[in-house]
Amino acid sequence: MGAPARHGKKPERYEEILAAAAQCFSQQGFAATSIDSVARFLGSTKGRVYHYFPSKLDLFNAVRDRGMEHSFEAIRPGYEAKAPAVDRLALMAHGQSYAMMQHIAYMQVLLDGLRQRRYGATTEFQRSAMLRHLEQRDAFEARYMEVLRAAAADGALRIGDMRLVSRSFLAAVNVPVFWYVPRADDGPEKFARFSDEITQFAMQGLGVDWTPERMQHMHKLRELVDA
Amino acid sequence: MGAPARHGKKPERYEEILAAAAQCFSQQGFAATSIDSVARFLGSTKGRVYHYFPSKLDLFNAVRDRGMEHSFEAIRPGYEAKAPAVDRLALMAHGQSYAMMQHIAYMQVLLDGLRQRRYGATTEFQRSAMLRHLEQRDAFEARYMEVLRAAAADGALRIGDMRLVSRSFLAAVNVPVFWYVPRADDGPEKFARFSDEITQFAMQGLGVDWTPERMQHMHKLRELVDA
DNA sequence: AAGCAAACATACTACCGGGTATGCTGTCAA
DNA sequence: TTGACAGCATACCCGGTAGTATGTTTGCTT
Repeated sequence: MGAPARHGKKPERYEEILAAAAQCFSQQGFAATSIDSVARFLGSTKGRVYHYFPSKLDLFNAVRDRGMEHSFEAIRPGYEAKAPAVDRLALMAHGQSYAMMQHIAYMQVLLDGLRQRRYGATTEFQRSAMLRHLEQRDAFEARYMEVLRAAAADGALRIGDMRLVSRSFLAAVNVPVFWYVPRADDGPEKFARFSDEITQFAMQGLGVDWTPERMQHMHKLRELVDA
Repeated sequence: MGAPARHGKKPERYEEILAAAAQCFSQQGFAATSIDSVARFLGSTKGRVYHYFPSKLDLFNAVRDRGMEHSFEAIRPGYEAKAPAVDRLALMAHGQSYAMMQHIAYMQVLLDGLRQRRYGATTEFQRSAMLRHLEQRDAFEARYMEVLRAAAADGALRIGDMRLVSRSFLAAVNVPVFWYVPRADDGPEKFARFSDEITQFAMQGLGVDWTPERMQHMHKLRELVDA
């Protein structure tokens, strides 16, 4: 079942295929992407792909899972930081919008997958994979909700409809998914600049007066967490 | 070529098919939606669909165009209002987020279509339709940019990267696309409540202190424009 | 009532794409 | 050296789908 475990020798191949699939799925969507096109992207044939992944859906799920891992990893520094909830929230937002550009293909697939409503046609096994993913998504949102609630409890911000505001916040943070196209000369500086701007918008959206000083403070906090 | 014009007698059929297609495309995406499934949705067969639309792509484009029309119509009251730019902007945001829920299926298709990158495989005719749509999208964004710039000129808000901020604003306004699922008992009150919340988030994101009084004022302005 | 076209339904074709079965080649252990 | 298996490529099968060709019915005109 678990394809990756058995191929201890050549995990690079696995990664290559995963990356190629992320590219194809993100550009054309699940249905429009053929296994052949993924193989062509790699300069190989179906045989290779099917050697590492049992089916198209498994390949897609692997890409999606990878995207999820990137997401969780992106917000972890902020989530685990010992700091006021508002600052943790900003750090989470910054990390996620940054990761959004860094792993754009995986993230686009991730968002795509969420809008897929599959019913009867899918087998029970496929449904379980879908449910597992939805659970992960909920867990992810729950982390935001948790820190949001804490910030509200601190009196740092006022919130009307919790669910609605948290989703607006998340959407604002995810925004690079829609317009970001990777360039060869893109680097950490550009990502950081964009993430700053996005973080500012999102925090202000919550009603927080997010001054340049607080942004600075957040970046210092990040350095502390990294070390 | 223009299918709708020739069927002056039975435009309801045309609309039925369009609505059914919007449902299917929004739930399953372009590639995964078959003409047969659209027909089944209508309780008919392919013959009916192909009688009104020359091809699947034409049907899709028709749905997308309709979504565009809804979008332009939604922001028109705000765009054309004689009022300070900030208030016009808020009215545009409110109108669009409202329309987002009102015409959810069309809007989801609209957003989907924007992420489709088709290259070589498509014919020249199809490419032209794509380009036309991209132009419309640019024109739409341009209206927001125009009012945003005017508001900034008024000193009502400060903006860093114009393009980035306008896109964050738009994303915040489009947010219902991701989570809104229509219920039978949904009505104007619910839409308005949600739109209020979204508008508040978006305006605050720009750095505007969007008080309840200003929101009230905006609604009064809306009534004036409607009359 | 007769003719004709709109408004479909049905039957069929051609092709594409997921999945599989099979074949080929290098490598490594015994 | 010789299996044996990973790591693919190639060839093939078959279900699903866009598009078409051909009925068939309904309504409207003359």
